Amino acid sequence: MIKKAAKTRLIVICGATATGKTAVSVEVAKKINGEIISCDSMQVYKKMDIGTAKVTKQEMESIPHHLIDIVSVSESFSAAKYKELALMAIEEIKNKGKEPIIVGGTGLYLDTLLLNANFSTVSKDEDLRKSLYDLEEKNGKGYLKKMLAEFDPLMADKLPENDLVRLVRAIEVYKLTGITKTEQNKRSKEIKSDFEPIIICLGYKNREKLYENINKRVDLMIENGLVQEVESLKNEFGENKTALNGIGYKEILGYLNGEYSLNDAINMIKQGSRHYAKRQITWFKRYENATFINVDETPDVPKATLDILSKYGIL
RNA sequence: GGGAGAAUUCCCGAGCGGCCAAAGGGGGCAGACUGUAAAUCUGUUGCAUUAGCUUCGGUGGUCCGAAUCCACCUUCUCCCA
Repeated sequence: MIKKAAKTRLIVICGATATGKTAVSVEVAKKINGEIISCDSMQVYKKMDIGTAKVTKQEMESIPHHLIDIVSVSESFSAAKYKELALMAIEEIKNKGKEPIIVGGTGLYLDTLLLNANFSTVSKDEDLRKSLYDLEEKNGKGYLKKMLAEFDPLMADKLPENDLVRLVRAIEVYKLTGITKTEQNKRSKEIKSDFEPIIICLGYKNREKLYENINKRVDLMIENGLVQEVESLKNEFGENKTALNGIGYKEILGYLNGEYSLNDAINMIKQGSRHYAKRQITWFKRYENATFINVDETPDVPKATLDILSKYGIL
């Protein structure tokens, strides 16, 4: 296969939670002299191991993994930060003459690399955000949407009045930079990516099987001590950190606070994980030039993955 | 054994004579997504997809007309024994 030489090829293994990305990626890395760059918004946090199903030392089989355990729960992280660090890691691995492999399920972070999303230069402004939320609260539903419409009608039009997260960010960007969110997005899209990704997406043909798998995995997390993990994070960092908003963490926190039983918490985690997987599937479906592997009907997934890679001239 | 009540669409749960294929929530399905993303938000959900057809435990009634009223049957819950 002939590639455009101008772009750098980049191997990506993505897929919903519980599809076996970790194991496959390690196998592949061993075969192609690769190193793994995680693309997971929760595994970046230290001490969040069980609930994020983080790769263990043994599972790594001495394949280097990047962007795991890089920030404390007390720090804030972002897609923009991820992009920056991932680019550095890619560079570093390439310089060693090895093959970087992006592995993970956080769609936004992936896009950040693959589309070269160029985020607004402004980071979040907590005070501004809080005051905007207060305004909506005081003046009623739709207030922020109307406010945004005054200077960025295009964006306001796209966002439902309930999508406060995006409404607030759109207003924030404008207030802090004088540039409209619409304009900001447009500029970002004009910059093309330097990468030519080879995307392999793992999934299940049979959705029920995926869901069963997720359920089992949650039970295993509990057996492995999720409750204790959350408890110690709570003691160390308090419970209002963004990181502890992750699935498995927020539910256990509720249980620890006596809001409901452990069993209820477990069911909530399963439910939340299934919903999450569904969202991931929706996201990855958009990757039109990705190759999809149905894990539940492929006997040897690592081999199937390598076969695909060899078609692209790797190996 | 006697008494009171309940059975609604995948689940929970409104409806209590027409405006009901039936509120609302959950779940399912589908979608969005550019510095919180494991977050946040949207649509859809009896079948046929026009007309129309079949639903509200079962059977039979009343009525122009019933998920809603009556009778009996079945199952369940609660109370007194």
